[in-house]
Amino acid sequence: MVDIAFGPSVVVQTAGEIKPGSKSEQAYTSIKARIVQGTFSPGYRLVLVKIAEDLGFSVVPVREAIRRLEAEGLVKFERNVGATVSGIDPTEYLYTMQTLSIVEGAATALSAPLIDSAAIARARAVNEEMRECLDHFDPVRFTALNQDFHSVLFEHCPNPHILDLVHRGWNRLASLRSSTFRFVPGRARESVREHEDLLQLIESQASADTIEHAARRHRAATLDAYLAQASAIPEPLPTSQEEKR
Amino acid sequence: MVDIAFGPSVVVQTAGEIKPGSKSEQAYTSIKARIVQGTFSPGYRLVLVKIAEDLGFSVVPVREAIRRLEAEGLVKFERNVGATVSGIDPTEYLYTMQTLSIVEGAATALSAPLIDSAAIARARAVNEEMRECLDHFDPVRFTALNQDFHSVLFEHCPNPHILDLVHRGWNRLASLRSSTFRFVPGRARESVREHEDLLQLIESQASADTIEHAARRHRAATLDAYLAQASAIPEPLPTSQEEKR
DNA sequence: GCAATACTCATCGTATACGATTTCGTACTT
DNA sequence: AAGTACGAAATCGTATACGATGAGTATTGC
Repeated sequence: MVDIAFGPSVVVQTAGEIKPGSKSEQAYTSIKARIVQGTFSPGYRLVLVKIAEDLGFSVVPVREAIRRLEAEGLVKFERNVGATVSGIDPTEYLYTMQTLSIVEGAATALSAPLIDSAAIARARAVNEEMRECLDHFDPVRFTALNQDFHSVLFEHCPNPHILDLVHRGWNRLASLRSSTFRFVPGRARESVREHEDLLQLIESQASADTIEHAARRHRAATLDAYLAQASAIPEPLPTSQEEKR
Repeated sequence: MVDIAFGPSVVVQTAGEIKPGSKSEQAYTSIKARIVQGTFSPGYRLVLVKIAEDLGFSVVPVREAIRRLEAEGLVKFERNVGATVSGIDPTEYLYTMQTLSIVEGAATALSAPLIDSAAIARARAVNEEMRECLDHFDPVRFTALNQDFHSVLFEHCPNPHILDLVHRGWNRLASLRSSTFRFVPGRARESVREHEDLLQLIESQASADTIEHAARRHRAATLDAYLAQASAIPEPLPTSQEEKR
């Protein structure tokens, strides 16, 4: 596993304690972790008092935490009704993936000129790990490695806002994936190949447009694979840059 | 002025009362409005107690509101220190504009196939109003009309997440503009022309790529104009899709 | 038996109070 | 005179308590 400097709102993987911080902070990371890991799956009812006594806190910090999660789109908070983990709707998955494809594409294109050969080597190492992972397939591990791969590329992304949007997308996606939406068989292998293609584009200093398009397609292809297998969605909205060809 | 269904987090323009809602809600909209309008300019220190007694509320709803604003990037909230309106840094303006150019581009491309002739007519009417506005130039009014114009285009945007990102960008931008960053002379006139170009692209059912690129350039050009006049920024980062031509 | 109304309970919303932390000013020392 | 240490004020952080609101349930009338 490559050592990566994660952004502020990246997926929480170590549930252990790092530092106390404020209780509001703790509540935030704790609840977020459970949502992302799937302990609180979409539709789960988050009752303030229950969570509060579960964590040993009062309700006020928990409220704050939930408000923050609401702003990130992970939960829905209705007045006098309560909070529920959002994203039962299949269209949520679609929108999240579509948005993610756009911001990841932009982030990759912005980062590409700043990626040095050492970083490319590290990214390639992660991708090889993913390739090895294909045989004994573990979705959780694969997803983690996938995020590692892209995190390496985004290491020197000049625009922190874009990066933040990527991280939010990843969190939402993790929340959705852990419950309803499953990996499409065979897609993982394609993904590894596309990663290699992407690295070569970056190495060859391809135009920003080319890289952006490739990165965007990389994510969009996963969505397409899902749409192709799951006909549960009534009328699939056009994934961007799709209908023209 | 065209009647537009604004999204949930769009710039607040009428400071009047709409409905009581929760006090947390009121505090949120109230503080947000002041930030966007420039009453609280970047760097302004938001003291919980002062705001609370100013609004006649307690501190708890105010805390919540500030947390939400923090999640939107409008304020920075440090533990045991307090909240300040974010965005004094010129790079903030750059990043915000860059991000906005990306999400607006995507939103326009996604919306384009769904825009009917009636909507185009309305957008054109707004643009004509902007043209008339050029003589007796009023930045506030011009910005409002500009948002109206794009809002018409985004009316049937299929992806609410993208739309949300656009609105957040607008809010951040308003916060920044009202203080440090001024309009670049002559840019407004170009903007009106680009709007017309954009409408013609949509009418002629140009490819999604073409429309996305045009919409992105539309925003990026404003950033370029700013960078060209203000040499305050040490080394301007490349705006996406820039360096290749 | 069904529907409409009233009631109760779970849960959220906010105020107040107090403890914790930081910051700033002041005095003392070198 | 400059730096440091101490202390007080300002501000944030959280707990507790109570009021408000909506949902679910029982009850009563038809």
